Amino acid sequence: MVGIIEVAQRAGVSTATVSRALNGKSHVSARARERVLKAAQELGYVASSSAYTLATGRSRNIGVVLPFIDRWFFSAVLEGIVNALVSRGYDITLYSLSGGTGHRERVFEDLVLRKRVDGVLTVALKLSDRELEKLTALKKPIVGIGGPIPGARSLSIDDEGAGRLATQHLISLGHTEIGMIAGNPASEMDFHQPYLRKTGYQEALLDANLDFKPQWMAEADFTVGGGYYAAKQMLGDPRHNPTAIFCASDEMGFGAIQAARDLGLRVPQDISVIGLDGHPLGQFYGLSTINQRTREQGEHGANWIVDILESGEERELANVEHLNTWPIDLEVRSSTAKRAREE
Amino acid sequence: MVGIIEVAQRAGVSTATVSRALNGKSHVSARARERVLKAAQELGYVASSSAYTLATGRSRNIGVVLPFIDRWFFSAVLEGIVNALVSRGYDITLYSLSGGTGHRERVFEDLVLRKRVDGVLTVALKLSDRELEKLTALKKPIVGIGGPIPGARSLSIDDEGAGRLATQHLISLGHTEIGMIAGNPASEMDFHQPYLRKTGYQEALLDANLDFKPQWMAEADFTVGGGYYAAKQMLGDPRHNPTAIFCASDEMGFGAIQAARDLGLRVPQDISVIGLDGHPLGQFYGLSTINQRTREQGEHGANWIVDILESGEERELANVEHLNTWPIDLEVRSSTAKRAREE
DNA sequence: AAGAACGCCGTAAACCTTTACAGTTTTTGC
DNA sequence: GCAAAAACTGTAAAGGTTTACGGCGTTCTT
Repeated sequence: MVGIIEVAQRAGVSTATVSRALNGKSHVSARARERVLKAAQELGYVASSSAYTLATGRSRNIGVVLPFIDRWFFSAVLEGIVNALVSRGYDITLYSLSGGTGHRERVFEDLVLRKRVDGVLTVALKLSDRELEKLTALKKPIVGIGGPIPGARSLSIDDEGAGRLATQHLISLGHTEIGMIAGNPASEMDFHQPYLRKTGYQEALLDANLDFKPQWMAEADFTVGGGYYAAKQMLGDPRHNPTAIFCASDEMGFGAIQAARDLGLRVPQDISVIGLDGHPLGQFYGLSTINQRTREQGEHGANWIVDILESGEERELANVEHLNTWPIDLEVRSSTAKRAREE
Repeated sequence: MVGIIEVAQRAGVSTATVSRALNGKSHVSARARERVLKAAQELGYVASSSAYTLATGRSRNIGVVLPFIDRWFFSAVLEGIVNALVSRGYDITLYSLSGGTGHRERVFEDLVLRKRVDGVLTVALKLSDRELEKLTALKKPIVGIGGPIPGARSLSIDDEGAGRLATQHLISLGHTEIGMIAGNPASEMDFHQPYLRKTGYQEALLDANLDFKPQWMAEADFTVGGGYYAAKQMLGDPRHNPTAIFCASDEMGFGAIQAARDLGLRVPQDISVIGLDGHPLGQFYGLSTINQRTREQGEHGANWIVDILESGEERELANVEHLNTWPIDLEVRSSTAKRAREE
C-alpha cells in the first residue's frame, strides 16, 4: 500500500512537505510542490481518510438523517444535498429512521459520539432536546430542512403561508365549500408542517368569512394511498361534500383526483384539487400546486452547513436559532377551476 | 473528550482490556468485562471510528453509488439498502453520479483509495474495466444491483425474461399490434437493462409469429415525461398505431396512459398498457406491471455484501462473477384487457 | 508438591496523517 | 556586502484505537 512516505521519498522531500503540498497549504516552494504532485500522481496516492480524520479532527463528512427515502419529497431533497455536497468535496453518510424504534437513538448516538461527521443535516425532523443538546455540546453544526427547529438553524418554506395561499386560490375561484386533506403527524418523528399548513387553511377561510365544517378536514399520511382513501370518504358523503380540496402534499393530491374519478366526479368541473410540493408527476396529471422547489432546498441546506464549517469561526458553530424561509410559487394547472355547482 | 484511557482508569484496567471487553473478544474475565461495560456506560464512551479504522483497516462502512436518487427505482433500492445496512451495524456513504462528468472518476478514485469503505454496492451501473480492476485489486468486494456485472457479483431480475413475460401477457389477450417504449441507454453510465428488455419483447413477438414494425419501437429516458412524449407519437399516428404498449418502466407507463387519454383513447378499451417495476402509484392508476420488488433487491444486495465481509475468508473477497437472479411477478390490473379493435 | 499448561492482563508498537516547532536557506533593505 | 526578515523544509509528537507479545498467577497433572 502506498503511503505518504513513499511519495516523500520519490519526490525527495519530507512527509511534512508532501502533506502541505497536497493540501494546498502555503510554505511550500513551487518546485517542491510540483515534484510532490507529480510523485503522488505517478504513485496513485490518495491520503487515507481515517488517518486524516484522526490527525485533524475533521472528516469532511456530513451526516444526513431523514425519516424516509422512498417518498418523493425526501428523495428530492436528498438528491439536492448529495449534488451540492459532492461538488464541495464532502462525503455524506446517510441515516434513515424508517427502520423502526430504537434505530433513532442509535443513530444519534453514533452520529455524535463516534465523531464520524462534521455536521448534521436533518430533513423534516423534530429533534428532542436531548439530541439537540448533545449535538451543540460538541459544536457540531446542524441544519434542518423542512420545518423550523427551535434552537438551531433551519431552512423551510412558510408552511402556514403556503396553506393560506392554496386555500385563497380556491376561494378566488368562487369556492365556498373547501375541504382539506392534511398531513398526519402520527409518527412522532416528523414535523410541525401538518399543523402549520392546516392553520394556514383555516385562517384563509376565516379571513374570507367562510364556513368550516369538521367533515371537511381529514388527515392522511402524505401518500397517494392515504389521499385516495381520505378523499373518497369526504367526497362520497352527499350530505356535505365540498367543491374543492386542498391536499397538503401532491401525492395526496394524486390520490384525491383518482378518488374523485372513481366516484364519477369530473376534475375540475365537479371538484377542484390543489396540492403542495411540486412533484414532477403533477404536470402530467394537471395538478395545481404550490411549488416548493424541493431539490433546491436540499442544495441550499447543504451549502449552508458547509459554509458554516468552512467559515471556521468558533462562534459560528454554536447553534443559533435561525430560520431561513424558502420562497414558494403557486402553479396553476388544470385541476382547479371556477366553482360550477348550483347553490 | 472521553477516550479509552478514561474508561480504563475508571474500570481499573488497561486500555487493552477495555478494547477487548468492548469488542466482545475473549481473554477477558467476566468481572473485568462487567466493570468495563459499566464504566463505558457511565462515561458515555463510544470508540472513535477513525481511530478504529486506522488501527484495524475496517470501516464498517459501505459505499453505495447510484446514477440518480430522485427516481423511484433508485430511491426504493436505496431505502432497502439503508435499512438492511443499519440493522447490521454498517454505515453507508452515498455517492450519486448525477452531478455530471468528472464526478464519476472522482467518486471511484476516492472510494477505493481513501479506503473509507469496506465494500461497494452499485445500482444499475456498468463498471469500466479499470474501475473493476481497481476495486478487485484492493480486495474490496463489490456487488451490483440491477443488471449483471461481468467479472463481479451482481443481483438482478432476468430483464429479458421480464420483457418476454410482459409481451406475452399482451399477446395472450389477443393483441397482435404491440408497441414498446424501451429505456434509453443514452447516458453511458447505465445498463444493459434497456437492451435486454427490448430483446425479450422481440423474442416474444417472434415466438408468436407476430409482426414487428419499427414504428412500434420507441425509446425514452425512463421518466413519466419521456413515456408521455413517446407514447403520444406512437399512438397519434393513425397509419400504424398499436393496440397495446409495453413500457420498460412503470413511470413511462404512467406517461403512456396519460398520453392515451389526451388523445381520446380509453385505457384499456382502446389501448392496453403494461409497465415494469412495481411502482406504488401503479395501483392507483391501475397499471398492469411486472413487479420486481425493488426494495427487497436492495436489502438482499446489502446483506449479501455484509455476509461476504464477515465471512472473512480471503478467497471470498476476490470478485468472482456470480449472478443472483431475482424473481418477478406479473401483476395484472386494469390497464390491460382483451383486444377490442375490429380487424 | 512441583512443573506444565492455561487464562488474564498490561506494555508498547502499529496504523497514517497533520502540524508545531525549530532549523536552514533565500531574499530584502540599506 | 551584511544583517534582518522572510520563505521554505524537516523532525518528531500527537491523534485514539487495536493487538502481538510477554509476564504473571491460577489450576491441573502426575
